[in-house]
Amino acid sequence: MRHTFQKALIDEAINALNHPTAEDVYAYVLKSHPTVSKATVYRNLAKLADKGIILRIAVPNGPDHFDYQIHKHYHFHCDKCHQLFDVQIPYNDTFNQVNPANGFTINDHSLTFSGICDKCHPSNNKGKKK
Amino acid sequence: MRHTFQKALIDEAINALNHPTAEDVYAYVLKSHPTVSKATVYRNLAKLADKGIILRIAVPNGPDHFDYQIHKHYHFHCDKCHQLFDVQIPYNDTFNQVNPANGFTINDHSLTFSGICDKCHPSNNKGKKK
DNA sequence: ATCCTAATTGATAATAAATATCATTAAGGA
DNA sequence: TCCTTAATGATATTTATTATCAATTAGGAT
Repeated sequence: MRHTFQKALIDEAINALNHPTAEDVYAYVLKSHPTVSKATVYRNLAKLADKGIILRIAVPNGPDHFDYQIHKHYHFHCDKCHQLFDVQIPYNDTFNQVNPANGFTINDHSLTFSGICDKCHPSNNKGKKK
Repeated sequence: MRHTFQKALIDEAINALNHPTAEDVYAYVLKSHPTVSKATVYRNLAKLADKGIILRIAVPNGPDHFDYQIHKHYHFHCDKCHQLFDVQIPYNDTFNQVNPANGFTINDHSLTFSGICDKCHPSNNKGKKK
């Protein structure tokens, strides 16, 4: 994998942003380097995810999100604003020893909680100032 | 929610098929009733999922899948053929008591294993006869 | 330092998945 | 049977992602 400044930028974006989507990364990259192509962003994210360097997180009703994989961890998905948050419970390695059926091999598992985040609670009006 | 024969058909499809995508359901419905619109399929699946009658399952690199929710359970996603399978381990209600952060409310969680299914294992040549 | 070549990129077309629009139809209570 | 409104079919549109391809460039070989 060759080193390009586009890749470095995409790396930077994933670190700077919180569980960004491909479009989030693209928007971030554009701010400093408006000539970088959207295709390059998608391509690099896909390649990094294939290599396991970053994690691709699918959510219902929305585009995939990406996250750095320093250590394996779980997520919370807000059903209202569709943001992702880290959840601080330990990664359960024993799940990967589960035998779903004969001949199946588990490589990993993902545990994602869903509900409403603090900002989206009706009782809360953060970010809802008129 | 009014009862229509289109809804009944979509119900039937979800029961007859194994974790179908919207397109799978559409294809099934078309066989017996070619006049049913794709929009109707998407609309009904979305409504059923919103009501919690069926489950919408997001997978990386693929369209959402749907599944009946007689009881809550977990899934295995084959990274190769992108099929979903049920996993027979008990649903862990205590996960829903996890506190991700102040002001967050968990409604549910999804646990999805990933790896390679029996049919897709290189050592296996089911369905790969030339 | 220069050359070479294959990986990478930018621009854009194409595809896939899902939603929106809107006139028409039909469920089901009055 | 009438009436209201949810639901539908057809289709356009939007969103998300991948494919194409000529031009560029990273980085090892010379």
